[in-house]
Amino acid sequence: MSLRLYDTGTRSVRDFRPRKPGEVGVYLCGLTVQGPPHIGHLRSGVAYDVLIRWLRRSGHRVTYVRNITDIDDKILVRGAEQHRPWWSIAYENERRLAEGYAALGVEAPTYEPRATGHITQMIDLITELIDRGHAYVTPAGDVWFSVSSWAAYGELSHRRPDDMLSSPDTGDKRDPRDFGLWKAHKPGEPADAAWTSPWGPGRPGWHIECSAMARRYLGDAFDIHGGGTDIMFPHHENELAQSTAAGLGFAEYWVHNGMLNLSGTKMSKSLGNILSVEALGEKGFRPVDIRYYLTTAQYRSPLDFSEAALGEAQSAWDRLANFTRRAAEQLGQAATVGGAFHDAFTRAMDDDLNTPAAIAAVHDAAREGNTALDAGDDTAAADLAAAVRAMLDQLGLDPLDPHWGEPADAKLSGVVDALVAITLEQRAEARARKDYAAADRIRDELARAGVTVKDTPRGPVWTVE
RNA sequence: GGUGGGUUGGCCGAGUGGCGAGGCAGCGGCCUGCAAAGCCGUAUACACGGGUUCGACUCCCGUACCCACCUCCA
Repeated sequence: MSLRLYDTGTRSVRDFRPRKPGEVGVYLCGLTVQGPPHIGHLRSGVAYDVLIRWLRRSGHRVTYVRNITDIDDKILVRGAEQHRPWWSIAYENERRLAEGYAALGVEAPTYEPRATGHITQMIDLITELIDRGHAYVTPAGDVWFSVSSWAAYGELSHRRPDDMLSSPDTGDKRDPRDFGLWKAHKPGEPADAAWTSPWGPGRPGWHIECSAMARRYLGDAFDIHGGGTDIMFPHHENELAQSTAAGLGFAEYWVHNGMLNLSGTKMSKSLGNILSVEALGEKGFRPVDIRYYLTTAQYRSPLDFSEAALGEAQSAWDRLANFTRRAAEQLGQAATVGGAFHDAFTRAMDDDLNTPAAIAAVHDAAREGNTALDAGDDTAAADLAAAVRAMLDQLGLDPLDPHWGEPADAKLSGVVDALVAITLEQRAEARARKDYAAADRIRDELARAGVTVKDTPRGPVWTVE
């Protein structure tokens, strides 16, 4: 068994075979940093994080590139609106995006190139397209990709050129469907938003950025290209056309993640229906709750966000976390994360990253583990706890990972440990003489201080809220 | 209008031509001084109408509704 992936290029699930055995190149269209990220953007980050982790687990060396588009019309508009440099807006939002990824445990890519750092590579690629007759320069200094020059145009999105009306770019182009590769600097635009080129000062179009950056870091051909379904057309279609028209092999597999919807429609800034990690945090949802929630749906499915659904995810993850903590307490030591995956988990992950089924396998293991703990079967419980931790860790959801814990002050927690221990001794004495009123009073007072006490067959355990 | 995807029980969300994933919530039990946690059991389902089949939620046709893209967008 090995990974099978749904490939948009062929509209089918295919066995994943890297071009070079053991090595995988992945390019993901990151964000245009025109505004702060919302959890829809982060869904994409988590989905590909799960893919990358699984590829690595499966023994591949992965080069993972996720770009930042830090120059575009909207960023320039924001800069003008806020009377500040356009690039400061890009930087600010890039930083907030990084914080969002980090909060959800999304690992850093191998390379995270900014578009503005790769103008040279873009100019090179545009020059090749002009030389090959697939692009042309207008007197205004714009460069356009000639859609009619490339017969395969539309192969990815399955659109026939006749059905396409026009690209949004306006200007002196020969065919309304042609899209911009290079946009000449216009009066009124910031001077530092233009770069010199053979066609005069200007800036790149969105699509050429990704083609150039993918080539720079992954070579002329690579394995997987990812992004949201919303940018399959025109963005990915245009990337594919440019790169292949320039003679590059480009991507073998196209992976598209589904949208995160809110109130039935796509979460997007222009609709005002966006939610951030911070906003959800104010409502009591932890980052791990969000990551778990995003993982409970298969990455291609549209996912309808609701606080109720997120709350259910929170409860479900707590159940798994309870088991791993309980096992650690009862067995005297935390299970390692080196446990073996259960077959159902591996099969689910190999099946186009069926994370809901994979999580179901984890829940099954947790139930067995709880049963083993109840039965006092420490050997079985330890194995199951190790397996649960390992599988959750694979998904970036290990409950005992310090990443998800409260930042603890070691000195202070030592004091708390001692104080709670003394208090619980008093409660145990009260229980021993069947003075339950006193025992409950102690428990209530601890609860008010944020310490939850639970009695187990092996004595009380406590957690801090 | 074009191109894709979807419609599963109170909720979220997998999946398969014939044994009702998993979770959340509910109900009943076990355990516990109580509580919590845990375990066991349990009801409610595959949008609608046809067709194929011994048998369809699963395949085919049609209808309705929803979503995405066709404008910047993960």
